[in-house]
Amino acid sequence: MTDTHEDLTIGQVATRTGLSIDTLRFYEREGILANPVRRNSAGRRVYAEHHIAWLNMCMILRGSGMPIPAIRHYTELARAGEGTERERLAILREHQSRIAARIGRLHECLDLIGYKVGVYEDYLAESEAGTEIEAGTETGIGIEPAPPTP
Amino acid sequence: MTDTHEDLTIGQVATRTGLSIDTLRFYEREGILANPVRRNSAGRRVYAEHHIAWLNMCMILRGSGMPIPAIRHYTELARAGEGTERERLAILREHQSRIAARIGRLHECLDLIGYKVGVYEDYLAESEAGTEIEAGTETGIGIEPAPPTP
DNA sequence: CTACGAGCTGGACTCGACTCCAGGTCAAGT
DNA sequence: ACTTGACCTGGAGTCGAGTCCAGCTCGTAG
Repeated sequence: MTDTHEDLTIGQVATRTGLSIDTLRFYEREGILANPVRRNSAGRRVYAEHHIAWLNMCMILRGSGMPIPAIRHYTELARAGEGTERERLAILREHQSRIAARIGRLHECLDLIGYKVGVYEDYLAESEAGTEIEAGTETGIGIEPAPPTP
Repeated sequence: MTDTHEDLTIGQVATRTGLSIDTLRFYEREGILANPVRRNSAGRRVYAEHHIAWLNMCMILRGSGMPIPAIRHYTELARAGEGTERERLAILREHQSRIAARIGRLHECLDLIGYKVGVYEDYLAESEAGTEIEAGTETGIGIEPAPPTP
């Protein structure tokens, strides 16, 4: 069997994943670890490499905005094993498209803000060049974002 | 003056911005409206077009992850008027790069998930083609995400 | 032996961003 | 005169995702 015989303490897992110890316990309670965390004789958690791998996956999902209940669902399917692959794939695909949509929206925001930045730059360049902007002139700076066309 | 003489009720602003009435009041309390909302004789809020414009900007900032305190700060600068343009520009530029970073991270996630999707697709394609995958074979599906290289 | 550091548990707390509610006001319609 | 519907206020509640804490247990090092 694949026995990369190296048990990990929760502290080690924390430093290796970047998650806090509290978060690791929290995730376990939330049931988003595919297979259970063993305990040693003293009742302490004993992790293995595959936990790290799984946690990395979870971090990717979380980091891309998947809520914990959804991750739990995915995890449950993974735990159930054979026969759930289709549904797992569907979940990932859906999440993929949500991320894509998110990225799209962020790009829109970026464009708008980029426009606004341009307005400010122009304004500052001009006022710097001595061209005093007379009061009352609509610079588009005060209030409106005045988007390009959307 | 630019007097698009059309007063708006909070309800109209809500439908036009897509924000809820509660959220509009909340935003006002939070001080993220550049200029004050007038009240009519009955104490009701009277908005104008520029409020809509400003709210659109706020929605862009919120939607791209700027927290309310930061928006408040930006708003305060805008309210202060002349002389704060440089700082406002700086804020927008910083936010721009945070969005860019965010997009970058999302792309990474997308890649990893795309990889995982590929793994599942291959697996399903094979098992569909009758190639029964024998138990114990490491498909990379159960637990690991097994990223391409990173 | 005892002090220390790392873990354990259950439960409370925080934070951000809303969202909801009770109880009240007002203007217009029937 | 009354009912509606839209709005008002102050304050409480919710939700998601952690984060923190008190009080306890180990195993080891001095």
